[in-house]
Amino acid sequence: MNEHIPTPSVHRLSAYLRQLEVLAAAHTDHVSSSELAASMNFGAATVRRDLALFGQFGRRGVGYDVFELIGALRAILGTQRQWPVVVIGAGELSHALLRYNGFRMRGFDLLAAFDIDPEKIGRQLGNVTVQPLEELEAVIERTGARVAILAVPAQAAQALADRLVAAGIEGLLNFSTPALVTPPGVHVSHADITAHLEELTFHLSETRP
Amino acid sequence: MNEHIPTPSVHRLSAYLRQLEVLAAAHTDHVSSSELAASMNFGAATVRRDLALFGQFGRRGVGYDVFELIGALRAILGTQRQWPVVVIGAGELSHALLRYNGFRMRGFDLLAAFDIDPEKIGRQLGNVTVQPLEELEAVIERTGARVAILAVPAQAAQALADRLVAAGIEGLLNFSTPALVTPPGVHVSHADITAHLEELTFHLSETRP
DNA sequence: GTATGTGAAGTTATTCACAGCG
DNA sequence: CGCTGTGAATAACTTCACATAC
Repeated sequence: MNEHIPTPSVHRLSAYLRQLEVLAAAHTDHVSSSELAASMNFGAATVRRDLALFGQFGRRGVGYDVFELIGALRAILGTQRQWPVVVIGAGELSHALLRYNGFRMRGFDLLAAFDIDPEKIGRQLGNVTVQPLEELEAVIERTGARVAILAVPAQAAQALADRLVAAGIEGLLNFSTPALVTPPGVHVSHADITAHLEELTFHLSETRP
Repeated sequence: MNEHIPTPSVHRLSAYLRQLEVLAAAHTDHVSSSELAASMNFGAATVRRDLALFGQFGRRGVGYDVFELIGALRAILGTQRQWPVVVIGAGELSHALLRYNGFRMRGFDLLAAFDIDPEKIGRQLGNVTVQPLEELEAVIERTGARVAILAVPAQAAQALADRLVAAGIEGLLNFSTPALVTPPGVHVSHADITAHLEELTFHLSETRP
């Protein structure tokens, strides 16, 4: 199977899963590639090709079973199990992430938050209490967390990334600076909300400056 | 100039800008394409090619002037001016966005927030007071906002998107369901934090399930 | 009839490699 | 001499179009 999966395909798999969750909530039990594609910005062939990278999930003449496909996508993305995740930095964004319930039901358990600021340590964010950074390694060890969310100021990011990697973290969701160097085998996904806004204004400026 | 710009290039421009902001804060005045590329995950040729799409910003044998390039990128992305932005939904995420100071200095003025929940109306989030949805059209009209952030539950998203478009919004940063239909000419950028985590676990599952 | 899965074709984006310039 | 800017080559991704299965 997995010869090599294009990154855009992986991102679309998440979009399919999100949309299937909505369909499931609305008790829709079947969906065709064109229905799934229509509401998003890609073609039906792209949907079929993406899924075909991992196997055969549809029935010809019918389409895809919503629940079956949700299960298949979770298996592909690895989220049928629950992943322990640590959050570094206890700012506003971390606050929002820790209070969001959607992660748990999608396979992510944000079970600890850390900060260097004594002012923030001890605060309750959602279900977790902010801990001092000193505890980081012990918590990662104890929980077996392989994924971390890095939401700290740019100047602190690289040192903390190094520390996380040293502690065994292999996947890093990075809300800090885009320049983050990690050893091979460590995966980094860079999230930048400003970049999304800039994408919009880029296009808006093209048409009317 | 702008024949057609690849979407991946637009996203990278934002990444360059973020990194240049860091360099500027550290009083670095020059940077070469390879230095800029090294810290991120793309090659030097990609950096040069992306910039060359818009003009000639570097000096051969020297590299790019950090401040000049920041200015050029802002001009390209349209963020030398300030953009009024309205936020729809006053949940935790909106809370975090409205309290984040980085937007203002990057050209985005989150100047109003709306919710349908009477419980939330009147609350102070950062600099803005949550307003009832009824005010939406008037505020968009008054402020001239062309960009909106949609952070509401999936089932409410499409109706609100329609309403925003009717009120004159042309750029939509969408934190809700990926299935959002908008008329041509309206740009949608879909942000999904769960998708970033899934990207990580996808790769982690490949190597060690 | 209808919708999948997939070779083949087409399109788009990245990388190479070097001429050109400071 | 170093680094940009860019044609040319390569690689990656998407779309077409249809045989195949239900």
